[in-house]
Amino acid sequence: MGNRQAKNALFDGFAEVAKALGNGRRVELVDVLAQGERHVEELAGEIGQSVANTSHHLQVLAAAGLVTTRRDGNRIYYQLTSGDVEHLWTVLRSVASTHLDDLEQLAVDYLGNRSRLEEISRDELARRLEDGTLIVIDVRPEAEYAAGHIRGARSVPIDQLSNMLRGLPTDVEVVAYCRGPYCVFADDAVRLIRRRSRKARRLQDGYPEWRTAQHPTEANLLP
Amino acid sequence: MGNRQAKNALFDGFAEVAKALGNGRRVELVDVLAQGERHVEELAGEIGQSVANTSHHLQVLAAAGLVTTRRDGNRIYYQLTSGDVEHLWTVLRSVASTHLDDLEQLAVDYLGNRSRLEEISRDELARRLEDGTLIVIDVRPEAEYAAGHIRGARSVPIDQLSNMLRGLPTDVEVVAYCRGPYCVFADDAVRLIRRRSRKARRLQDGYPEWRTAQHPTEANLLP
DNA sequence: CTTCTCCTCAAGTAACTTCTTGAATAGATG
DNA sequence: CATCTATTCAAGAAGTTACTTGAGGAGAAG
Repeated sequence: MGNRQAKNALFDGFAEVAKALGNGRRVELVDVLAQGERHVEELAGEIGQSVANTSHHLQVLAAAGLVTTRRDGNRIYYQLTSGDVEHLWTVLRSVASTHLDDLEQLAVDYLGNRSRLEEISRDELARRLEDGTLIVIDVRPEAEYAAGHIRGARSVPIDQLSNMLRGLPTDVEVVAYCRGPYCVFADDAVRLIRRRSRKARRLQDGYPEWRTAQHPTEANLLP
Repeated sequence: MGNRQAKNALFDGFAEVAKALGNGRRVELVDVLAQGERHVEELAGEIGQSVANTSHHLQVLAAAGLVTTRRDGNRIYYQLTSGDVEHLWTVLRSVASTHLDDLEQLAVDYLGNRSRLEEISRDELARRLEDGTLIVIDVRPEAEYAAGHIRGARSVPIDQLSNMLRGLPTDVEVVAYCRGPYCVFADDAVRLIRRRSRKARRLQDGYPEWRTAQHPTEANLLP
């Protein structure tokens, strides 16, 4: 057996990256950053932590090479270093959901019962986008919509949904989407819309998966 | 923002899996287990740790759903829960090597200078296997060979290589492989063989990648 | 230059991790 | 049944991590 010390150091190096994802708040940060770049204060709000603590977590992610920064005026914007990082997160998510016994229960506790939420696949939505026979709403925070969204979608952050529904004909079908399979905004939106006796479905997964699947997107078009 | 506590718990769940890979010794265990099942004592030897400590690390991996066990007589064999886990490890490895600045140096410290080690691609090796114009040697520990190896390869653990070379014609080309891109056995083998003025190359990556690429394998055929 | 804003750093505490040692246990073997 | 063996558990020392609070610093704006 070769040089044990050097071997340990190398594998500790790989573990360094895993360790960076080894904290729920940092995983949340990666999930949010997969939607597009954000500045620290916003990120702190998203993960429900102090700015100082959020900054610290971002430093840990940066030290592992998972995020980079860009300054624009007074603000510092964080972004994922590359699509690889997003890919690592989706693989981690999928392994956890397949192999970690407790995860299903945790998901139910957070998301509630999804059995009555109908989904629409990316391919079907892509087809129906052409017809114009449905309305697509992006229920993520506005900053994420601004950073990139499904082409033709309208930004309707979840707290504005009720208002928005008032101006909508009752016979039109709505598709809601948000960050990914474990994002609760779209579920809440679909439940609310269905309670108002309209037809609503949730897009399978979320925006990053739509983008990765090379379906049409656009950015910075506020409604 | 929905239920912060439930959301935290869910993302802590994902982080649980990352945390399980957040230790160099556990990553080594996964790398070894990607070769095939092994029992605790062997695993302890591979990662250079006490049996008790190795057992503890295996419990951590098991709690995250990454490994399962099987009893055979007096021994307990650990294995990766599924190919997904191996996939997660390869993605982690690739992200680390691309994005973690220090990793290159750590790899050089462990593996040495690879610039003079010629590689052979999986596809080329698969083609040349048919001709019989080269010899393929598996320089991993014998237990890993027994658990599965490239079809037609011969088990030559690295400490037996010198002996084995004596009985070999000098004009035959040798291809050596081991566990993966960061495994040092095949490098050492190629260097040693070249010092003896024979032609030798290292297979790109290692056995798990060969198997994943659906090239021919076999098991339990000791030479 | 001064002030303001956004972000990072430092210090401190409580809770976890890793690894060691020695004892305990479950199951196989005789 | 008793014994043996491979593995796990338990307790403790040394180090690390997460989060809080308050101070510090870099750049923008006035």
